[in-house]
Amino acid sequence: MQVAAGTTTRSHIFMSDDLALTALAASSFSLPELRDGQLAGMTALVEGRDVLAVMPTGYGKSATYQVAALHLHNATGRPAVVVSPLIALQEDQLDGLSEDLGEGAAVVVNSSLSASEVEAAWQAVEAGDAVFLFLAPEQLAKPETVDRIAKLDITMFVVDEAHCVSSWGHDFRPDYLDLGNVRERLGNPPVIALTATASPPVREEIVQRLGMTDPLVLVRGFDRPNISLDVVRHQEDKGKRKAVVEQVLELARTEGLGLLYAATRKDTEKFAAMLADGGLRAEAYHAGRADSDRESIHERFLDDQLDVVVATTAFGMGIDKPNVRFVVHANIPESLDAYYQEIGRAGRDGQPALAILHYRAEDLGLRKFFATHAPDAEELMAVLKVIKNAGAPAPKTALAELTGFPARRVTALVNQLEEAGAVKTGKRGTRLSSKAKLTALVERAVHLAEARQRVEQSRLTMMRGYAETDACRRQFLLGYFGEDLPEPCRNCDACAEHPDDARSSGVGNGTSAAENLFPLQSTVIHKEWGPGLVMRHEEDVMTVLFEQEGYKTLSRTAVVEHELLRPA
DNA sequence: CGTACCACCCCTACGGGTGGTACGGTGCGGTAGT
Repeated sequence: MQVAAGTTTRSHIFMSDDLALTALAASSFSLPELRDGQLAGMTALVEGRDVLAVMPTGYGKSATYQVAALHLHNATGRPAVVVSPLIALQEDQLDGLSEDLGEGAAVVVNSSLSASEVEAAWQAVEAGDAVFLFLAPEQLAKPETVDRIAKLDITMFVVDEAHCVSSWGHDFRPDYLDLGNVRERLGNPPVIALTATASPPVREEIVQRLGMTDPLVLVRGFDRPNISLDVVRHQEDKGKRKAVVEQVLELARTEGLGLLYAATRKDTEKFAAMLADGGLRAEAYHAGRADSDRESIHERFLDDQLDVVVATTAFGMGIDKPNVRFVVHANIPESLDAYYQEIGRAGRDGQPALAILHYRAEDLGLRKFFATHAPDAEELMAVLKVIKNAGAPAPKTALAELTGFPARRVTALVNQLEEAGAVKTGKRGTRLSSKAKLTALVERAVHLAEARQRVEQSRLTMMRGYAETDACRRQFLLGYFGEDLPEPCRNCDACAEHPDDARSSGVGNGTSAAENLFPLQSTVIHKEWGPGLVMRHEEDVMTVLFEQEGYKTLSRTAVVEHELLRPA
């Protein structure tokens, strides 16, 4: 298989990495010009440095690792491993790479393939033919898979949609949290983590979970000024539903096509039916629909054959459609990370687009429910006892058998124990790594789980803060992501209401004593709550993100008068 | 935590209120049975 024009492979050894990578991007990926973030990422990877790339879809995150991996494959014949959360996404990537580099440049290993297809994929990688091996984290839960990859001496470990580590790892897909261990067992190849959104704590968690050391953090293209931001507040559920339907009917008529996000499957069906009654081509999309329906809805939407897709959170990852004109939310999402990800699907062509959130305080209840997973001390103890009694490293399959818990539950529990420093997982299995009493270890794990819950709840509180703020919403949003927007945006409902007002979330009011002492993004320490990061200053209050407690707002006057904080 | 839905009540024919309860999102992998 040909992966690159022969001239580039021969000549690049005489060029600097930058030139070689630029040339390779042009010749093999038809990318005549690289953006600065892309080139910086590629160069770092080629030099063996870890990279965290926070860039919107369409910026060219994938090209960053693809060019670097091809460059290294040309030089060494060794492949790169790409962890990707959805099989559909893996297939899209495979198609793209086949187009650029030829059939066979990338292979996948997942449950949709037959045993012989899987074996063929492995052999293509082992023979040095394939440059990329794609798989889901669940595949890496199998020791034999990790062993087989370890022998490949891979050039890099790519984690795509890396926010899944944080948002799915704790319970939904626990194998995400084990990727750091997997990386270690692969001999610590360089890691590149890619995501379109991640607030500072999520970035921190990705870096920590994947065991990244001194990563190059690239944050690019965060502000999307062409998307207007709007919140509509409601008292009654009935009135909200009516307003949502009327608005989407109107937007579809005046603006073009778009997305409507709802919280439950049933609501997507109801809204889709009402919109269809109103004459729109609308479909409900959620995980309960047949795969074939989901595929056809997706395709028809991309092909402009639908006006609106009414969806749960199931719809979106990997969707790159330029002309989405609006994203309406009928319910508040669980966090600003999720919200920004979802509205980021609007206006990719750079033309004006709308993001509208319909907000009712009662809707927070459902999100609280979804975010509540009380830690189970009894189950933690059961697993811990089995590990202790085993006396030797115990593989996950043995733990599942001995405790009677499903394998994924075991993974989640072991993750929690590992976090608490109670156990350590190596190549042969999990073993006890502390001499403390088992009850004390379980207690520590429970405390950590509770701290995580507090942080999750505080993220919801920040989402609520966005919905309820009177100040510039974009400043609020970007501040949450650690970006400073010096002036109000003039493209949100708050700015529209106070057109001549210089009011804003943190500037323009004359800086106060608190702001001088504790500037944005500086690290502070609170007596009770420990270390934190200053996220936001307003007239009366400042918001600090504490590692253990999550987001807290403090009175600026009290902070100064009672010396509540000190610089770290 | 909030809502939808059901059975039931009230007291005489229908509809409105109440109390209990079930339900709510995201996907991998592998297995059972055609």
